[in-house]
Amino acid sequence: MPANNLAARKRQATKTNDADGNLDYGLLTGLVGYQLRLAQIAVFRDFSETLGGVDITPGLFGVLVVIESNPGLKQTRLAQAVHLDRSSVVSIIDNLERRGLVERQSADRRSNAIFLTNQGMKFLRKVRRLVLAHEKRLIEHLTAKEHKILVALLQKIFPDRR
Amino acid sequence: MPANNLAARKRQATKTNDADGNLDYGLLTGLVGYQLRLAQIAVFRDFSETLGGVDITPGLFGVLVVIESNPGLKQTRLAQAVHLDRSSVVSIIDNLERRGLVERQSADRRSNAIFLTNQGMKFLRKVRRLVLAHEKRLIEHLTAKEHKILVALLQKIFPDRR
DNA sequence: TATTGTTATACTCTATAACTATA
DNA sequence: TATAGTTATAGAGTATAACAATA
Repeated sequence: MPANNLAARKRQATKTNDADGNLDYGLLTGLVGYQLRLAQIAVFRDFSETLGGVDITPGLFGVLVVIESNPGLKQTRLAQAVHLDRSSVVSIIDNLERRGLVERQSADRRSNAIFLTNQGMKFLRKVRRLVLAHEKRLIEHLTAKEHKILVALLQKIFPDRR
Repeated sequence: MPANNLAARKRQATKTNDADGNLDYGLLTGLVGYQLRLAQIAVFRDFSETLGGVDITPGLFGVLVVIESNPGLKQTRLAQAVHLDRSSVVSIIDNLERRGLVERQSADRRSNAIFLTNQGMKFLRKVRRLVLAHEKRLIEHLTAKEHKILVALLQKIFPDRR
């Protein structure tokens, strides 16, 4: 039975597909969920380009900033902050500690307080400069007002978290 | 030397960390890049909840809609559309074909035209209803006007792409 | 020669479950 | 008992490189 519709489908295909190869995105274009997805892809690509030489990702950058802004926080708290399982945070801290950017200091004997090392602070200063350049490029087609509105609207999408 | 700063850091820690455990997100709060990341996480969670029983992800949904809207498109074209490598599309189509949702029809002898099967269309109708419910929940704190503005601003972030 | 699809492979990110040592 | 961190493990998602068949 599916074969029966083939001819009809091919007709529709040539009708729907522009000569220049532009595609139809159907209802996707109007979906916030989909536009977020696309924006995220664009952001990630530009981030990688801007931060080219530096071994960092948006996620790791967020972790470093949260540690910087909350020195001594515990791993579990950090996990909540960045929406990860605490087991996932272990390898992230392992990584950052191996690179000399953060350090675990035992708080009790079962929990760790996490701090940026001096090297980590220095690293973060450099990375922050690049991230801000990246951010600037992200919003280069927005006015200051639009930028403000965009951030506010994004925050409205998930009012319970922070 | 890092140990020298420990006491100072701990003092700062108690100062910075609210008693109720609220964290400081530093400059992250104002970054479009970071807010997009958070929004994306929220979207993905709600998507999974809404689509609970159904074996689908935002990415796969996008693929199905693009195929529906452009019946007969080639795999390479599809890859460009959803910003994936053509090798990645192979396993995606393998998956969807195994489930009887799409079919490869040879166009030449080296390229495939991709179509939704009848079952795929039926599946997509069901999924689309759920995705729209999900989308509705996403924007429930936005007015219609805000919604429109948000989509427009998101599109402005990557004017070259689609 | 260039393109299409494919395979083999490997890497990143993340979660789950089970464990240990503490509190 | 409950909690913090850890380990082992597995799965999803993706890319890169090399290849065969075809244009």
